[in-house]
Order: sequence, then structure tokens, then C-alpha cells
Amino acid sequence: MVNGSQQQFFKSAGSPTPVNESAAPGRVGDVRRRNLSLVLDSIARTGDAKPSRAQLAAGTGLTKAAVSSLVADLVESGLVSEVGLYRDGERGRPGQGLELSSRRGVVGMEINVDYLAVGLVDLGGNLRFHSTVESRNRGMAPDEVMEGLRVLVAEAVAAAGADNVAILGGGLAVPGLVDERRNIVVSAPNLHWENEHLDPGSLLEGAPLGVRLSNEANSAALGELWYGNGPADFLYVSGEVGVGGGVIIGSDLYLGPGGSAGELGHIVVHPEGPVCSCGGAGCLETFAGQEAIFDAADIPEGSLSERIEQLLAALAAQEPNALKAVHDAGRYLGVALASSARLMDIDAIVLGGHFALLAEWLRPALLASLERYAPGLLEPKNLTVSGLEHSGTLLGAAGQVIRSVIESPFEFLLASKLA
Amino acid sequence: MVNGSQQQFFKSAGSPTPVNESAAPGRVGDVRRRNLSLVLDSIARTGDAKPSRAQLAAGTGLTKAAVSSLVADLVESGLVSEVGLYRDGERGRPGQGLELSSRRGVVGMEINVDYLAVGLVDLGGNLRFHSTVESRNRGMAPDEVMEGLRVLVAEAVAAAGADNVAILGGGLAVPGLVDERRNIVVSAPNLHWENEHLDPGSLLEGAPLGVRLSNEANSAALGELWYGNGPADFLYVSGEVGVGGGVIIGSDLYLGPGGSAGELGHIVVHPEGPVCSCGGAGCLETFAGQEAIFDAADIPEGSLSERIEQLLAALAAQEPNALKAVHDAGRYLGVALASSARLMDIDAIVLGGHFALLAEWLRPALLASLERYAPGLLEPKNLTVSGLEHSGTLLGAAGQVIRSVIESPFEFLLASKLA
DNA sequence: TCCAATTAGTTTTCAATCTGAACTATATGG
DNA sequence: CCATATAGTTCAGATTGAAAACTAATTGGA
Repeated sequence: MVNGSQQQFFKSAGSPTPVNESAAPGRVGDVRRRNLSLVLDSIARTGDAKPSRAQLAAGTGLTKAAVSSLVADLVESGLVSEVGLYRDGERGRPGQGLELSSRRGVVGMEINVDYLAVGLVDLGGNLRFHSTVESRNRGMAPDEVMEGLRVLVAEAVAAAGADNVAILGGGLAVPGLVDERRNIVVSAPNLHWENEHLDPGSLLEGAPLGVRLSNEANSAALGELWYGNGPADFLYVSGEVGVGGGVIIGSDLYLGPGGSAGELGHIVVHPEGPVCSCGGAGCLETFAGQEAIFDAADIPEGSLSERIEQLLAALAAQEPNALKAVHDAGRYLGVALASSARLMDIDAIVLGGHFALLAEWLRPALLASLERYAPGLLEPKNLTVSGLEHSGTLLGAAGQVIRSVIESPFEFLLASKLA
Repeated sequence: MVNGSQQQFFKSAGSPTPVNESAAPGRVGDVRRRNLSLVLDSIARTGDAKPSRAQLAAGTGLTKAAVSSLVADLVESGLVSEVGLYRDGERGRPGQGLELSSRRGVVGMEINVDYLAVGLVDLGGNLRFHSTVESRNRGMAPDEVMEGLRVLVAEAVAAAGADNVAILGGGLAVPGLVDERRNIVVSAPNLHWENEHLDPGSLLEGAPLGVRLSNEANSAALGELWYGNGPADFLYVSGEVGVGGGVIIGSDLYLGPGGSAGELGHIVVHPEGPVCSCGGAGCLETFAGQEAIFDAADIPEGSLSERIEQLLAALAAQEPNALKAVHDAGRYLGVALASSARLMDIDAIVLGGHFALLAEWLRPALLASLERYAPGLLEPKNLTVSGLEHSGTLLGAAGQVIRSVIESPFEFLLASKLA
């Protein structure tokens, strides 16, 4: 696209500052990119209803002619399938039902502190295969962990083959800050990883869309948005060893300019609070992280699942230290959420991780705290608990790849035409 | 756009859930909308360099033919003017310099607690006229305040007439939460306004783009972004009677789903802090608002400008209470900013209002606090003071209307063709 | 049984828009 | 005064969706 006039422009010595670089110009073809995405998104949203071309035309505002042409491309690429005639008992020619192909899938993968998990998600969002193994990954070398994951991935690939599902790509979620573009785990304190370069693509050789690295809390938030019961705007609170968060605004993940937004764990909730592992002080994590809660509740060292069991038992037995530990965690979580929700103008919260498990005991203290520090901001019904349990992160990790296809089908069509 | 097939669609009783409503479809004409904006934006960004069509073609990636056609429309509408031949001493035909017309302007207006201000800003961002009057607006009825503003607006209109500048619209900033669409000041505690309906359009009868209501801190942040020294991502902190904020992300104002994001004043900085006027507790405003600082510094009641004078004098005289008051304000401001910057992943801060006036004394405490609560997050050079003084809010308020034209010139062209 | 009515989807014509190449316009410098 | 260089315009060609006419497939009633 560097043409003659541009070269001439830079040669011109006495010229003033060059025109600022700006966004790409609109081309006639962009219209088709947008409409392909629009139609594909409409099919995705309509989901089980399996819309016909005519219904899509009505829903999108495009003409039937345009929709037919767009759908033809999408069907040819394999992203959309016709699922037989659709009749509703009325007069007239029945429509051809359309759906996102269940013969195309994405592998969701998760590395966490105490386990590895893999799932196969088809374009329609169905979890067709799911496998989890316990694995003490804290302090393990990334290569070793990746080898363990490879075994699980092989199962998913086999399941896909047996089901005749073509794998388009994968999403890999890790509990830490990632540089998605360069496949680097910048910092995952709970794994003791720092600036580790991964090669997620090697987990799924040959998948046209590759494997996308993402943060665990962000993926869980997106899973909640797409496949759970998250509204268009909410804060997802991930209680793992650390306290993480995902910010969903306008049905979109808010990542911030540098990609590390949503760090709920390091909101300052008490200016005279203890020093935090991040070097700061008074962070939420020092009051509501797993270690802080177990310590305050006098739960002895052990594996995570054991300690959670013990804590729940202690709570059920009304042991004062356990009750106080969870109450305090809820109170400080309320401080952080009151500040965050006000700053970002968000009025819904979804709890995940250990906060979901402790919700019964945590919720009253958290609601009271929210009411004290930000009265009227949040209706109690907008404080919910994740409904996806352990598959939320997987679904979100895979979903990001699926959404990227839905948002840019044109690029996918091009690639599949070349191949 | 409701055609036959849509009606049929809704009649069809047995049909499944209708296709979800989605974004508008792309039309061929959208390409021109986008490119008109692209070219106009390029001219705006290039600013004083007054680019030629050929330079715009190189800068935008469009062909010369397309740029010529687009520029013709923009010139015809009056948004862009040709400013004579541009020669740079090189060979070849000289280009026609282009600039945003200085014969089109927008009136920026500000209602604040202690003053009213009006300015005339041309499309190129030049403040061509500026007038401020002291006015004790706290507790005054909106109608009365609007009458006072009307006098100032008449001056600006007269100045525009004398200068042969056509007024396209206006922007009115107020120190409170606004509902821009319905022209309601939802809450401006420092004016004692609550759900007051204003009629900003009546301030500039006949202006084709009307008058746009906005929040003072948000406008000041945008003023800093467009006409001051704000980077693409920063938090603007507005120290007025209350503590307000504006969040700029990706060179865009972040308003949040409900339009009230950036409420820095009500971040909780101490869970055992005093009750705040908002009903919460421990809010930043209770430590760093003007009242809190004046109280702690033992500055007696009086007019704002007098009290500020006295405080600055006390600081210059090293009076311990004054020093401590400002130090504490800086410390708690640091707590709030550490949390906010981490949550939203932002690494630059611009101080305005009384924080700008006190910067010399505030800055050390603020930097120390940021380093304590979020070590390494923010380089000291990224903590700056607003350079626009009292015109930032005006420029931002007017700038929002100017930006709306730059972002959607097609609509403006349509309107000006009809008239 | 067969045709009118109804709905789905395709084909055709048209207008909008950008690209690319050829062309015209206007300057500099030897 | 003309070669060269640069700015800007004109025009054919390609892509795309709108609009309308058309074909396809179904139901229900005569």
C-alpha cells in the first residue's frame, strides 16, 4: 500500500509535520466484513431457535438478498450449517434453519495451582467433552506443566475426532498476568512463574486459529457473560489463592491500556493494613485471600481441597474464628467493591472461586459492608454467585476464540479459502 | 425500514423466539461516513500544519481521488477551509492547505459554585473569547443561574458576530452528575441541586447542534486531553468543593454504563473513616475535599478565593496545621489513586482544581503515598498538573461538540444541505 | 384434486463508493 | 523554455447492498 505519492511526501524536505497516522480508511469491502459478522452474531445470539434467512433479514435490517449472499459464504466456510427445514404450522414455504456448526470446536484449557483442566466447546457453546486432573503446579516448571496438559489435550482431540468435530483453535487460561500477543506469563505469583514464555500453539499443532493465552479471572468473567448468568456490566471476583477480578462493561471485557485491569486483589482497603506480597500495603488480598482466611480461621496447612473442607466444617459448626475470618473477608471485599463499583459505575457483582463456595457465610457481611460504604449502589439481587462452577474458566477461554471468529468471520473465510 | 417480511415475521405465531436485535447493518454509504470522519480528523490532528489533499491521501491510506471527493464535501459544508497555496520550496505544483474552519465556533459554558464562565472556541480549538464572572451559585435556583449565564453568552455571541464566526452549538459543564440525554442535573450537591431540569438549548437559540450538558470534571479531563498535556490514558482529578474525577482511556472519556464513572471522591480510603455526605464512610472527599482541608488547616469561613489565599499563605509560612492538612490530603489521595490506577490499569494522573494550586505542597506526600500503596506503578513524571488553568473545563465542554462533528460529519453535512 | 394465499429464498437492476490509471494543472530549476 | 516534479481531477472498473420482480415450497379451502 506504499504508493508513489507517499514516497514523494516523505522526500519533500520543507514540508511541515506529516499528517498524523490514523485509523484505516473505509473500503467498500468493509461493509461485507461487518455484515458477515452481524449475521453470524445474530445466528449465535438466537442460539437454539435456529433462525432462517428471512428471520435474520428481519432481525438485522438487511434485505433477504443480502442475507442470502452472506449466509452462502458462511455455510461454504463451514462456520454455519443448515439444519433442515423449519416449519411452524403456518402457511408458506418453510425456512431453512441455520446454526453455528457443531462440527467446529475450540479447546478450552486451564492451568491452575492445584489442577489442570481441558474441555471441548463447539461453536454453539456446548461443552462436548471435559476432563480435569489434580496437579500440584505451584513451583513446577512451565515445561513440566505443559507436558501434563498435553496428555489432557490429547483426550480432547480424540474426543473431537470421534465426534467428527474439526478443532479451529484453543484458549489457555492461567492464574496470572499474561502478555497475550507474545505468549508470556508476565507474573503468576501462585505458580511462582515470572516472565515465563509459553508455547501454547504447540498444544494444538495445525489448528488454524492457534491457541490464545489469557488470564484466568478474565476468562471466568467472560464465561459467566457468555454461558452463565452475567449481565452486560458486572465485576467478576475470582477468589483463588490470590484475589483476582474481571471487569465486564457493555458485554465486553475491559482490559485497560496495558491489559492488566481488574486487579481487585490490590485495591487498598485499609491504609494501615499489613504489607502485601505485591509490595503495597493494606491490599484486599491481605484480608480476603485464601491464606489470610485460613490463617484467621486457624485452619492448619494442607492441600487446598482439605483446607476448604475444614473451613466449611468449622463454619457449619459455628466456630468463632472461622466465622470472624469469613466475616472480615466479606467486609473488606465490600470496601473494595464499593470503591470499584463507584469508580467504574457498575452495579452488579458475580462471585467465583472460594468466594462462591463461602457465599452462604460471606454474603451477609459483604452486603452489609456495601451498604455501609456505598449505600444504595447495589441491589442485593445483583450480587450473585457464579453458576458455572469449574467450567466457567474453560468456557471463557474457548469462548474468546469463538468470539474472535464471530467478530471477524471475513478473515476466517479468507484463510479457509486459501486452505 | 419496516418492510413486508418483518411484519410477516411477527405474525408467524408458531415461530421460535425472534432473532435478537443487533447493531445496524453496514450499508455502502457507511464507508463514506467513516472516511469523511477520517479525513476531517486527520485535518484536525495535523492542526497548524494545514495539510494538502495529497498529504491527507498519504496519511490516511485513501487515494487522492477519494480524498479530493471527500474534501469537496467538507469544504462545501463550511467545516473545512482552503487557506491558500502551500509551497515548501521544492519543485512541483504546490498544495492547497486545508484547516478546520475558523469561521465556525462552539460556545463553551461553565456553571460552578463560585463563578460562571463562557468562551468561544473555533473548530481549530482556539479560544477566541473568554469571560468569567464571580457568582455565588450555591443554593441559587437553576433559573436564576441560567439568567446570569445568558448575559455572558450574549457577550460571546456578540464577539462571534464581530469576528464573523458562525456558532454551531454549545457545551455547558456543571459540577454534578448529569443525564445528558434528558438535560437533567441529577445531583450537584455543592450547588444544592437535585434532579433539576435545565434547558441549555435556550442559551443558544438557533444553533444547529444545540447545547450539550456535561459534567465539569469530565469536561476538564477532555479539555486536558485535547488541548492540554494529557496522554492517551490518564485519571484527571478535579479538586473543587467536592473531589471529582475524569477517566480517559484510549483518548476517550470512560463514562461507564450509567454515565457516572470517575467518582474518585467516594473511593473508600479508610474503613473507619468519618461518614460522608454521600451516606458512605471513609470516602476520599472527607479527607481531601476543600472543607476537609480548610478545617484541618484552621482556615476560617469566607469566600473560596480568600480561603485559598490564606491557605497558600499559611503553607508558605510553614504553619504546621496547614502543612499537615495538605500532607494528609495528599496521602489519602494517593490511596485512592493507587487503587484506581491498579483497577483500571492506568499509569498517568493529571491534577486540577485546588489540587493543582496546592501541587507544590501536595505532590511529595502524594508520590510517597503512591509508592507505599502501589510501588512502581506510576513514574513521578506521569503525575502532572493541569496546564489549562481555568479554561480547561470550557475547552472540554466546547470540545465535546466539536469532536461530535469530527466523528460524524456526514450527519452535519446532511443537516447543512437541508438548511 | 387443484388453485389461491402465503412465506422463503434467488435473480436482476441500480446506485453508492472506493481504487487505479490516465490525465490536467502548476510549480522549480537549469 | 522545457524537463521534472508534485497536486489534483476525471473516468472506467469492481464490490456491495437496496429494491423489486421473480421462483420455490407449503397450507387450506373450493
